[in-house]
Amino acid sequence: MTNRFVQKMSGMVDLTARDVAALEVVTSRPRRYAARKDLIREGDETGPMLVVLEGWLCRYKILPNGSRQIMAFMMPGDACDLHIKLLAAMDHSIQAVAPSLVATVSRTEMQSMMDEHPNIARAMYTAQLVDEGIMRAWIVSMGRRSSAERVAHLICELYLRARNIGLTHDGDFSLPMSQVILADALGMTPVHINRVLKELRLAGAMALKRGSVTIIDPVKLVQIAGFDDNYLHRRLHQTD
Amino acid sequence: MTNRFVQKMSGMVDLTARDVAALEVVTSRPRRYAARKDLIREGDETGPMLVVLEGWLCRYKILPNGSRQIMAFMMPGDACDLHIKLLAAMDHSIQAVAPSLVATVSRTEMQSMMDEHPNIARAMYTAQLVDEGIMRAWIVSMGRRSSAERVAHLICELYLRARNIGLTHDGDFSLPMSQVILADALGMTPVHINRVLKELRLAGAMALKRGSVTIIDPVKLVQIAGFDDNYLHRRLHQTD
DNA sequence: CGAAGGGTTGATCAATTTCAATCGCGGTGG
DNA sequence: CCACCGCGATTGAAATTGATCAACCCTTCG
Repeated sequence: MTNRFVQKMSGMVDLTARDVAALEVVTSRPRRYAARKDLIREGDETGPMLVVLEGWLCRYKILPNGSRQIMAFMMPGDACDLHIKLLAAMDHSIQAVAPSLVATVSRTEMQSMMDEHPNIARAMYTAQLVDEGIMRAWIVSMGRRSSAERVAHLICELYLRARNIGLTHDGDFSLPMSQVILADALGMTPVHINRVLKELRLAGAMALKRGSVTIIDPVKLVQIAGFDDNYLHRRLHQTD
Repeated sequence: MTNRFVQKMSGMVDLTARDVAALEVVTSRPRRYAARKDLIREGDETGPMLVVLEGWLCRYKILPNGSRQIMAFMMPGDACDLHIKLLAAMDHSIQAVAPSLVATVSRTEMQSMMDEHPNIARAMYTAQLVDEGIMRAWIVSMGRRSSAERVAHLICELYLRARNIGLTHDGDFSLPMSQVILADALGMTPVHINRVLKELRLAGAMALKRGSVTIIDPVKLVQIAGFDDNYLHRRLHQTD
């Protein structure tokens, strides 16, 4: 079984065999979580860094009025909260969207790995910058895109991220995401998501079935979304 | 003149006199920028780290249809793009909202300062985590808050951030922000912002005049916003 | 079999945008 | 000095988007 963390990191920088071995050691004791299981809740003390090996997680927050907003999806290979121990308490929760396999890496483990493996440190910082770019793109989507554009844009993002780690097959990829989750991520109601999905399906752009997404016409989808992949930074700076 | 960068950093960790001196050296050659001046544009090569000493900056992006979305405000003491050099090109622009004084710190300067001053490194990482928390809060606002809540929430955030660095006087603080800027930040139209501001003014919560904000009734404003300041992480983890 | 979670649809309601017009102020050229 | 210009603020009316309310269906699962 491929280690997606290694795969993602090595897509960003050149890793030596020793680097790869270190990454493998540090993710060698993962734990399984069922879908809908919270890994950490708002208000909890900050803990170790999480590395997703299989499945999907999300960051989310529940508002006083009961509505939920998802702020990020984490897919295999993604790590979260590199320096999180510097803060006292979590300001949001993290939940498994699908059944997931997640390794935890303590701060000291992480620190010593990054001290000994500058390539890994560089890759981690790069990954964090890309994640920030993704957050900014979400802000742009929520602020200035229509509902259909938002849905299309998110699917484009998730598709490219999935493709980077080899989770896609032609236009298809497995995305165990309900319409409710999509609504919580995009700040819309499930009812409206449903109508938008219908519209995108009828337009021949994409279709979401239980557990998987099919991109019918990539060009059309990208065009609807106004998607420009430069914020995912597939091209990075060469070594200093 | 107080160095706001030093002030902000020392609010996060205990700094020695040597740490403070290093921060002062590194920000000793700032440059002035007029309001509306772009410091860096989308597509540009990534450059040095920026440190705001006076004024206000924003990160923004223009969409193909011409609309603009602001993704963050930077105020005195804020630094941006710690590891930015790892990426090839900027995925957004940075502009001065008001006349500003900004220092640039090259990556090597930054690196050696952080190597020699672990306190500073810790403070930088903490600041970055807080900035990420702010971005997540924006996503929540845009997704799940009504327009009045959004405006109130942003003002609460900016007020607290301004207060942290001593820029407030009672309920007042200087905020050279037009209604158009507010609209671009909150994903609304200027017309609607205008109506919401009127509503908040009539409700006796806050008032925005050319160049400054008055918080008339803090309790009411916080309550309208559903504001909870824990995401700004005023309380941090004690040293390891 | 019954309940729960997801998905789908129609009708109506509310929030926000769009369009259009007006006002005031500060700066500038004549 | 003053008319004029441009930007920002303000307001009303109409149009549009998306939310809400209310059913109903289907599949899965205990």
